[in-house]
Amino acid sequence: MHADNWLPLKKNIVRPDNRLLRLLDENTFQALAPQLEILTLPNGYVLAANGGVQDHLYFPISCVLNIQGELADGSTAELTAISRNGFLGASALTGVRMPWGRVIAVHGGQLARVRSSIAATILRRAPKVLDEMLRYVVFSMHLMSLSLICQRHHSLDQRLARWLSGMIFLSRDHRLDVTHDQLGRYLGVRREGISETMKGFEAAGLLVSTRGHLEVVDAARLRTRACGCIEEGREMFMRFFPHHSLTHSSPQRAAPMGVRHERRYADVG
Amino acid sequence: MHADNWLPLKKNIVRPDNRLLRLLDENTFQALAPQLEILTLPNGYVLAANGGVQDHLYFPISCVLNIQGELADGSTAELTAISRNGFLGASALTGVRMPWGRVIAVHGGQLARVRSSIAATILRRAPKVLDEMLRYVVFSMHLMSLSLICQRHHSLDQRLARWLSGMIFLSRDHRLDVTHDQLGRYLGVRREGISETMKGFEAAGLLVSTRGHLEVVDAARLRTRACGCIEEGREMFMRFFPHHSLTHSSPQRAAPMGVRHERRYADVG
DNA sequence: CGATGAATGTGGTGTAGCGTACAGAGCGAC
DNA sequence: GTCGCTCTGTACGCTACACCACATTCATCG
Repeated sequence: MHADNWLPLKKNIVRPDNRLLRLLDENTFQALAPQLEILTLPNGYVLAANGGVQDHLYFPISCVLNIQGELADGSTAELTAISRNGFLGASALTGVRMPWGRVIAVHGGQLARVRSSIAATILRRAPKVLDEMLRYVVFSMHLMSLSLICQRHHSLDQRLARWLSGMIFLSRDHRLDVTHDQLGRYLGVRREGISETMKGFEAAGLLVSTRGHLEVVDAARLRTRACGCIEEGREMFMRFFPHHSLTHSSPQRAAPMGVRHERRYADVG
Repeated sequence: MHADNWLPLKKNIVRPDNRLLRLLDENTFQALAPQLEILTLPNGYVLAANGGVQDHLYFPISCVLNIQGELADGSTAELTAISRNGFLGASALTGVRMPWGRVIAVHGGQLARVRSSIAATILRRAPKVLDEMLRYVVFSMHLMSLSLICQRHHSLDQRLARWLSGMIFLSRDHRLDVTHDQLGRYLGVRREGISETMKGFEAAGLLVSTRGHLEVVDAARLRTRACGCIEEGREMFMRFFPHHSLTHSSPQRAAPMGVRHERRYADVG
C-alpha cells in the first residue's frame, strides 16, 4: 500500500470533482492547477498515522477519508469522514501542526492535494471559496457534535447501522473493505461487539461478509436499524449547503456489482 | 433571570478582556466599539434555548458559556464551553442559522456581543483577527474530538472531575451554581449517577455542596481523579495559541472566598 | 412559619458492553 | 501443499450505568 502513483495535473484539464474545487473561479483554479497533485489511494491506505495532516490540504474526489482520534491511553474513535463534499487540513490552514489523529482511506480512490502554504496564498484571492471552506469546517463541527451525543446515547446496533449507511452513501459503493477490528476502532468499541452485531445484520439479510470485506445488500432496511442521526446529519447538511443537492450531486463514477444505489437518505460529510 | 441590563459601550473605554477583542488593532476596535453591547448575565442564565445563537457574535469577558446539544429523541450532552479565550457564533458568521444547541451561562458575568452581519463587515478589514477566529474554531473542533473520545472511554468519575476542574479554571471561581440534574445533562448521564459520584467526591473531602451549589475545596486532588483529557486539552491549547500564557492570562477579577486559585493544569476553552 | 415544589438520597433490577480467553477458519507466503 | 498469521466466532463473569420508584430534605414564597 503505497501512494507513489501520483501525477501532476495538466493545465486546462477537467476540474477534479470535489465540491470546493468546483467553486473556484476559472482564474484562481488555473493558478492552483499546477500545484495540485492527484493521488490514487487503495482501500485502507493510511494517509497519515499519528501526526495528522501536516502541511497539505486534501480534496477527496472519489475516495472517502476517515479521521480517527487516539488518546495517550489508547482510546480511539472516529472523528469524522471526509468525501468529495469537503476537504481535510483546516489545522494546516491555520498554520498549526497537530500530532493528533490518523487518516485512513476507508474507501480508496482519487484525491487532490496541494501544499497548504501555497493554497493559503492563492485562496486568499478567492474569498468566496475561503468562506465556503470555513463553512465546511463549521459544518464538520456540528456533525461531530451530533456524533458526540450519538456515541453517548445510541446503541452499538444503531451506530453501526448508521456508520455503514453513511459510508456506502459517501463512497457510492455497497462493498466495503474493513475488518471488525477496524470498525471497532472507528466506533470506539471492542472487536467482539462488532462481530456480534454484524452477525445479527447478516442473519437479518442486510449484508453479506467475508473476512475483511462486506457488502450491503439491503441498504433501505439497514437504515431503519440506524438511529435518527442520519436524518439529523442530512438536515444539517441541507442547512449549510442548501444549493447542493445530495441526490444529484454528481454523475456516478463506477457501477460496482450492478447494485442500484440508494441515496435518498444518508449520512453526509 | 432576565438580561435586560445591557449598556452600550462608550468610546475609548477600556477594552473588554476577551482574547479576541484584544487582538483587534485600535482602528478596527474603534469601528466596532459603538456596535458592542456589554451584558451581565446571572449564573445559570439561558442565553439561547432550542435555536442556538442566531445573529450575534458573543465574546465572553468574565462569564463562561456552555453549549449543550440535544437530539430529537431528547439525548443531550455538553458540546463545548466558551470563556474569555474564545467566542461564540461561528455558524452565524457563515450566515447559517442553526436550530440546534442551547447556550447557558454556567458561570455568570460579563460578555460583549455584536450583530454578526456588522461584525463580518468590520472584521473583514482585520484579517489577522479573522484568522485567529478561524483558528479558535478549529481548536474548538479538536477539543470536541477529545471530548468525543473521552465520553466513550472514560468513567463518570473521571469525566465529572474533569468537568469540574475545567470549569473552576475557566471561571476562576471555586464555587459553582449547578444542580445534579444540570450536570447530568452536560455529561450525558442520569441525575442519579451524578448524585452518586458527587457523594464520593464529598466524602473524599474534595468539595462541599448544598442544593444547587458546590464549592471545590481541594482542586489539586480533584484533578488527580480526572482523566488525562485535561492535560491533552491543555497541550492542544498551547499548540494553537503558543503566545498566550495560560497561567498569566489576565489579572484576577474577583477573589471569592479567599480560596487560592489553582491554575497549573486545567481544561481550556 | 408552614406549604409547596424542586433538589437530592437510596435502592432494586436490567443490560450493554468490557476484559479475557481460547478455538476455529480463511488467506497469503513459501 | 502446509505453515503461519490474521481475522472471526463464542463464552463467561463483571462493571458501570440505565431505568424506575419512592422517600426525604431544603429553599423560597406566600
